[in-house]
Order: sequence, then structure tokens, then C-alpha cells
Amino acid sequence: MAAATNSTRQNIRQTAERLFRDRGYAATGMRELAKEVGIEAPSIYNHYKSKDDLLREICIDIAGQFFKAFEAIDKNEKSPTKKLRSAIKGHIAVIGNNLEASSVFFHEWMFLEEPHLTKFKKMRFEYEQNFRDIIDKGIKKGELRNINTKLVTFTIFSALNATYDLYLYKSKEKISKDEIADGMADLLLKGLKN
Amino acid sequence: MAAATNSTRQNIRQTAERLFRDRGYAATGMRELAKEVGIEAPSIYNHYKSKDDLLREICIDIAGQFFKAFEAIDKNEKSPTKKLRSAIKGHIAVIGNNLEASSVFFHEWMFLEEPHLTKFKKMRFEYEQNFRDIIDKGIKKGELRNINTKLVTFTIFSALNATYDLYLYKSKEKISKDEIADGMADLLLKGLKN
DNA sequence: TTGCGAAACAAACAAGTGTTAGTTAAGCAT
DNA sequence: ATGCTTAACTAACACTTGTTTGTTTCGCAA
Repeated sequence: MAAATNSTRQNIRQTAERLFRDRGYAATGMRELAKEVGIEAPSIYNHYKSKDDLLREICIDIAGQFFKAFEAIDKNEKSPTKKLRSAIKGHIAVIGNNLEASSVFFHEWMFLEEPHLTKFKKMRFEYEQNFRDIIDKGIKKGELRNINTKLVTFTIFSALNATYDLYLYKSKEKISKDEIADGMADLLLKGLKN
Repeated sequence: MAAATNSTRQNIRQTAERLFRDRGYAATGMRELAKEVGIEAPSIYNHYKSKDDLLREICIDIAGQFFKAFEAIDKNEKSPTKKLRSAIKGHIAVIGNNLEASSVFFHEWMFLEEPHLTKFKKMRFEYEQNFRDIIDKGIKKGELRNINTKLVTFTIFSALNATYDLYLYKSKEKISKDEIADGMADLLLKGLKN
């Protein structure tokens, strides 16, 4: 029995996010997914066209959230440094609010079928370009020291995109969402500043 | 034993590294692997006990390289800051010299079967603990500013462990191994210093 | 030359893959 | 009550999965 508040579709979606994250997309079977939802495998196809369709919905949804968060930040005119800090924190917040889905987004996008795969790559490049632009402007204005923009953008995203993993620590010293966002933004910006 | 068999064995190993990286462990079939090597699938079992055996060999080999690189650095007594810089550069060097295998190491280890999975996790924790210890000592000595060690270690490894991806850029602005190692070490250490 | 071990092969196995077909039961508007 | 829609089910299809078996081929040591 599913909880009354959750529709079967939502249930499938959430379970898929969890299984795709824990076992990987390719290693997760439709029967396994169905079993965890509490239905039979073919019933999934009443809600989703295919396995790929599920993955697509998860990935596209997260991509949309990243764009939306950035746009909200980009509108407020600020210095590149402040803008970058906000963008970093916004990015981490999206991950923090979608722990399972964002992990799937980062690790399983490669299994998207065309044409979605190409579209996905394009969207990601565009998004990262936004960060690159801010950094370039920061260097031009002298707020940031002059280092390889590509390497820096890469380093930033590598650190940010792994934060979902930080929440999995079950040890006593648990780090809060704000600690993660602030601490990481501080560390990276201090490394960048002139 | 026989030297002649090594060629095929090495061939299987290298091809597996490439395929596991490009398509993922679970999504790579033994027939597909065999085809790229130029043999039939059952012939692989003359050289490897199982698919998991292949993955294990790849992962354990890389783990050993990380440990070896660190030990060589740890012996020379240096300040925590200098030691951390060397360890970072050593870590990146191992990745740079094993692009495909290290990518498999980072992304596909979850498919290891027991007891290798448990052993793997333990080794990784030990290795990361080495870095944590250096950072703690650096804070104690006042060389590094006092920030959450866990968050810092996490951020460092997230950045380092993604560097294999940097080499895949085919664009004009290619970054050299030294640029990556020095640039990333500078960025991270500047963010950490007091 | 004989014999042995290494390494290749084709054929097959049991289990599992995503997905479709056909059917049935329940809820709802007319 | 009737018909329509939704969503569940069982059964099955057409492949693919990792792996085993049994056999053959080949190069080398005795």
C-alpha cells in the first residue's frame, strides 16, 4: 500500500531516484523497481513510457532547477565575487534539496538516449558557461586573480557536484546544509581572490 | 607464467578499463569486451576468473598506486603545507598516468563483490585519513586556518578525483599535466592557508 | 615423436532484460 | 445501469546476461 498522499507515479519516480543512485541505472531492473514500489513491472508502463523516460524526467527536472536557481541570482546585479558566491550556494542548495535525484543527474546522465543526451550536454555546457562568464568578469575587474578559467570552473563544479555525498555521512560529526554551502564557498573564493 | 599469454591478458585488461569507463561496468557485456579484444567471450575466462575479477584487479591496482605514491611523499619530513602540496600533486599524477583505470576506480567500485567491496572501502578510508591527518597537523601548527577538516578533505578529494575528466577535453585550450597539478594545488592551498 | 598444458573455439544453460498484449477490476460521469 | 477511463494484473516475447562444458588447436619440453 502506498501512502495516501503519494500517487503511484510519484512513488515510482522517488523509488527510481533512490535505486538509480544506489545501484546505478544499468544495474537497476524494472522488476526490482516495481517490487520496491509494491506493484508489478508492467504497471510502471501505465505511468512512464520506458525506463529511459524515467531517467529523462529525473535529469531534466534537476537541470531545470539549476537554471532556475541561477537566473534568480543573476538578476540581482552584484559584483562578480558576490555573484559567484551566491551562484555556488544556490547550486549547492539545489543538490541539498534533491539528494537522490541530483546524484542520478551527475552519474547516470550518460545512459540517456538520443536526442535527450545531446540536449542534456548542451544544457550543461550552457549552465557551466554562466559560471565561466562570472569568473572571467571577476578576473577582468581585478577581483579574482588571473588563473586558468577552465581549470577553476572545473575545480568548482567538481567540488560542488560531489556535495550530495556529504549528506550520506552517518557519523556523529554531521555537517549542516549551511555549513556545507558557506564552508565550501569560503574555501573556493579565498583560493580565487586577488 | 608464460610470457606469450600476457599479451592477450593485458589486452583484455586495457580494453576492459576503456569500456568500463566509457559505458559503465554494468552496461558492458563480456561479449562486447571480447569482440573489442578480438576473441570470443569464453576465452576471457582463460585469463580472468570472472567479470568481477577484472574489476577487482583494476581497482586494487590503482589503490596500490595511490598508497605507494603517498608513502614516498610521507617519508620526507616537511611542513604540513609542503606535504599536503606534494600529496595532492602525487595523487593527481597517479590519475594522470592511469586515466581510464582511475576513472573506473572512482565510479565503478560499487560493483565490487564481497569481500572485496569491504576491503576497498577500508583502504579508501585509510588513504583519506592520511590527508586528514596532515590537514589537522597544519591547523594545529597554525599553517592552515581553522576550518572543518571533514569538509576540507572532502572538497580536496572531490576536486582531485575528477581531474581524469580534464584530459578528455579535445578543445584547443588543452591543459598540461603540470598545469593541472600546480594550478589545483595552488587554488586549494591558497583557500586553506592562514 | 609423443605428450602436456595453454588458450582458443562453438554450443548451450539458467536466469534476467525491457517491453507488449490481452484482460480485468474499480471509480466516475452521464 | 451504462460506458469510458485508469491502472492494475498475468503471460509471454525476443534478446541478452555471465558463465560452463566439452572439444580442438597449437607450441614447446621430453
